Amino acid sequence: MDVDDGNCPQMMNDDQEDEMEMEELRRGPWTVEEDLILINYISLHGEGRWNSLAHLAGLKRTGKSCRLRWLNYLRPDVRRGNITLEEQLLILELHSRWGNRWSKIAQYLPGRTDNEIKNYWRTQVQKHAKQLKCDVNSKQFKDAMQYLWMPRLVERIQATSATSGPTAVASPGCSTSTITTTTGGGCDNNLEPLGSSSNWVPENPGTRASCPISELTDYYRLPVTEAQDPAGRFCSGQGSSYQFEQSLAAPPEGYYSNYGLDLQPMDQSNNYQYMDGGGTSGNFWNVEDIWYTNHKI
DNA sequence: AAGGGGCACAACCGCTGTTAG
DNA sequence: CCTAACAGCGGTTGTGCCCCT
Repeated sequence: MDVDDGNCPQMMNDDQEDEMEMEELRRGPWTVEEDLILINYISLHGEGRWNSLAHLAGLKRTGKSCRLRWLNYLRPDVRRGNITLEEQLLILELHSRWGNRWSKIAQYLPGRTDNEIKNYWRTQVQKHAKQLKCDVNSKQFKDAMQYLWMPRLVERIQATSATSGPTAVASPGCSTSTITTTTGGGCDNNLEPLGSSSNWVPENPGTRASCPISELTDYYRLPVTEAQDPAGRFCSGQGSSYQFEQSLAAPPEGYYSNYGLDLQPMDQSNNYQYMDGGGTSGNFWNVEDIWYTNHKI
């Protein structure tokens, strides 16, 4: 139930009219004044009981609207700005496990909201799926994401960290990992965002989990020791029945690679176009990739 | 300079699970 | 145990901005 029905008076006096007016709910963009009211109220009384909060604060908004505004925008720990390469990689990885479980994914991206991640997915990922002329949920696209997109992100992250030092989102205390990975979106995950034994989880409950991005990047850049596919792109075992599962700390020999791609990620003169560093739009796939994806996967 | 298209993001909607009375 | 209210989630839409033609 989103909106209070309010009264339906047959005859109204002035007080009742005022009351009716009070019950009129505002919609649409929040004003600065409304933001301030909400911030001040929450700073004094805390979160919770959103419907009564909205009423007591004098906001002509639904509780849901207040909650959403607070969680997605006004909350002090909300990070704003471009999705970093590391965050992109983590989103892809986690989405391959959990699908559209945005809130769950958001728990691993400190300061990012489910709404933001959802928007990123819709604009960026679905755009690439469209470029490849396949559905985001298709195995074709998932494979392309896993074997083309994610490795390239890793390449870029590695290149970036090599030139500019540690990245903003670190992975403290992640010497080993319990993460397992399965292709094609299937997932037996050992990850729990808060309060589990996973190394992804911060020491102090109540804070958001830091993400083991450095481990992910290590994972995706392991040397190839054996057969890639004829095109030199995928590791052995690639195919409809191909599955792998291993620890991040001890990946299987020959798993990955730069996937055999002749990557020159930082060379601005080459023909590859990557997601740009700021996480904004860009033509990620090159013609060869699209051809390959459509014919081989 | 103007218009159109695409993109990013904020906000709403509807459904479901949870909780309190 | 039942029911209504609430909280949370995922899907969808609306809107403003930017870029290209």
